[in-house]
Amino acid sequence: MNPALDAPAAHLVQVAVSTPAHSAVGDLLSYANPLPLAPGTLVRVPLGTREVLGVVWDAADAGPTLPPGMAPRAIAGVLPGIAPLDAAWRRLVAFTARYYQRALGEVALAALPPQLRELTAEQLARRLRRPAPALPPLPQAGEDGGDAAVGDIKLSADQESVTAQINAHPGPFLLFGSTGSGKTEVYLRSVQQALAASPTAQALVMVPEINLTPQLEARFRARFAPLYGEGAVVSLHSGMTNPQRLKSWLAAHSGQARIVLGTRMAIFASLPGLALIVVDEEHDASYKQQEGARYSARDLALWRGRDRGARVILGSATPSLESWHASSPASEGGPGRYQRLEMPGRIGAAELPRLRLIDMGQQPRGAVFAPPLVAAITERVERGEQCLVLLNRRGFAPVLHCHACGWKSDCPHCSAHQVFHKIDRTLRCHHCGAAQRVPRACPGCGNPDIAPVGRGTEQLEEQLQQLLRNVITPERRAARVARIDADTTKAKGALEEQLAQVHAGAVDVLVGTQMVAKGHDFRRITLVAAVQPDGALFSSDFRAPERLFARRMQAAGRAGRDAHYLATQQSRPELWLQTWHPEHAIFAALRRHDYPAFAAGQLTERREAGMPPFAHQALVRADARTQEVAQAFMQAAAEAARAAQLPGSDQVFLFPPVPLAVQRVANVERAQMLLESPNRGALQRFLAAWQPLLHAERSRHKGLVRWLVDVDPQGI
DNA sequence: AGCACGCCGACT
DNA sequence: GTCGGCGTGCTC
Repeated sequence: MNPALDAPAAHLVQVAVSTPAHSAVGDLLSYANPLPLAPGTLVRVPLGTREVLGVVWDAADAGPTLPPGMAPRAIAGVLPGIAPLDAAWRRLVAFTARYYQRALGEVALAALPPQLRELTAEQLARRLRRPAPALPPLPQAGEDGGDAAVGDIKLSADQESVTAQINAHPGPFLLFGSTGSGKTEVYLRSVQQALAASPTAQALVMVPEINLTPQLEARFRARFAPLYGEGAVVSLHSGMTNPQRLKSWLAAHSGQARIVLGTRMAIFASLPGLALIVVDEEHDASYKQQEGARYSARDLALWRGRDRGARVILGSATPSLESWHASSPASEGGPGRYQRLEMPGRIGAAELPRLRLIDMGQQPRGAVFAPPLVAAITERVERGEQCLVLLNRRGFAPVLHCHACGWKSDCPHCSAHQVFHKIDRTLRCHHCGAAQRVPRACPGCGNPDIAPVGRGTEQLEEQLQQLLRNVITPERRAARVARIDADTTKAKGALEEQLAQVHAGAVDVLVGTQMVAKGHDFRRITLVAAVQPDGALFSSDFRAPERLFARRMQAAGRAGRDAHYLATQQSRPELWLQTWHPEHAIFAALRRHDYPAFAAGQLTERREAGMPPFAHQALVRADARTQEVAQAFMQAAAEAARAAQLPGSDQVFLFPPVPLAVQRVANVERAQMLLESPNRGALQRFLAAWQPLLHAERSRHKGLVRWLVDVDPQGI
């Protein structure tokens, strides 16, 4: 009799599994295995009637162990061929879960490629054995992507100096450089240096939008594939298929990929050799995840860099006020936590666009386009230059209105209007997706004369076509107007195709939403116009001015990026803004392209008002069948917190619950409650202690659909 | 979150 | 007689 064979599975192993956010089940579950397993090992474990993926976690992190009298179940198997996730990755996941108030297992499993959950051991083994499939054809680098061999590229003086400073200091860095100043080249150099320093070094480069990854990948591939091979550069974003994502993830995890490019989700890539993280357009709201664990990939990049000793470069032409403040030098009384690096000039002496402000109070009533703007567009089209007209509203008009009875095209399920899409004669709710055909007559009173109110991109396109119908380009053809927004780019590859049309010069005036203002290089565009920019001017959201400024600067950045092209043209690049409030202070700063002055003003206001970055916020949101239930839930939770004298509560201020701006979506009422504290730690302690009270409160409120905590919310 | 179990209405 | 509605409860 062999005692070793008879012995029960002797080792208790702590495993993180995807338990629901606020379930009673603990973060880590105990399983039995004949042998101890290294932390980070991927395993399949039984959970209830299912078998799920889990990550072996450090025993030291285990909270309460198995409930008394409960026998552990056995681990079903170890995922073969995948090295355990390293301690740095586990620390990142654990921090994220703690900071954003989510279950550890939920964050850990969400951070892994979805396909790992689905594949059986045999499928996975086959996947790992399979030789690397032929790579897709190299995407064409953008028009500016003339990425020759490294040595051939001459850096500007700004780029030289900034690159040298990145080498000489540990960071983190805030690279403050206007559009067209050549930030990407600085990223390329920094990555190159980081990779050259060690054969196992890896770099992570993040951009805010999926749309921006192809051109980024093209540039990085052109630069680094010759040095490290085609497999050295991989992408990670949600636009990829699950098999593609798994492939990239495995390449990063194994160290075979040296550079990972991606959107916010890439922050959780397993990168055992991580030496550098770049966060491009760091101010962009897309870095904040808006479901599940509501993490900020930018903030996690800073944490991960510090934890790992990796350099972090945040880049922006209009940094977030948080980053700007953090990088204000100690010599000026700032915190000096990040090192600020400035690249003021555009490459090749390309000029920054001039601001042309149109006072709509002085224009003919009801005009969509002020006559001087139409004249300016006409002039440029006649010279063969391109114009870009931006409006952040899809469809033809945001609402239909009956003047006889006052009926409006309200969405039956949401507290919002249904948007009129003329192109297919539909009314569509942009919140819940409900769509219907446009009624022939007013549903309220039968009046056949129902009118669109306000304008969207479809209408701008139509009006411009009308206004420019007699305009002839130098090639002696009629002016062409095209529109790019979420409606025209639904099909896969549609955006690329439409952008190619613009680049090819087949379009003279491009109408679009903010999506075309982000990152895409348009060489021949010399005029950008935002025709209805006042929306955010008097918004109740304290971040609205910051976003408005960033958007306008971004818009301006689309005009006149190409010095060579400009040199051949008569016009200098211009940004036209139509406004009813030309006296607003934001325009003075925009006119001078003076982000530092704008930021200084905003930071003064924020400091006086005790708002971020001088205070820390969290939001509790509740969705319920009625607004009363949603608010009552939070009210009760707030009272429970007060009664319990939670840790940190003396430094945390709870505002009363209020309805969201769009109060009802898809027949669910939404409310939120703001928490504010001058002390991040106090807020964290409070939230952690509050979690069980919130959870307990849930069952007492019938009609509550869901609730969640959003730490460092993006908008309030 | 899944996924069971559990107890009441219109159909092969 | 069953299929199926979603209410409640559990998962090492």
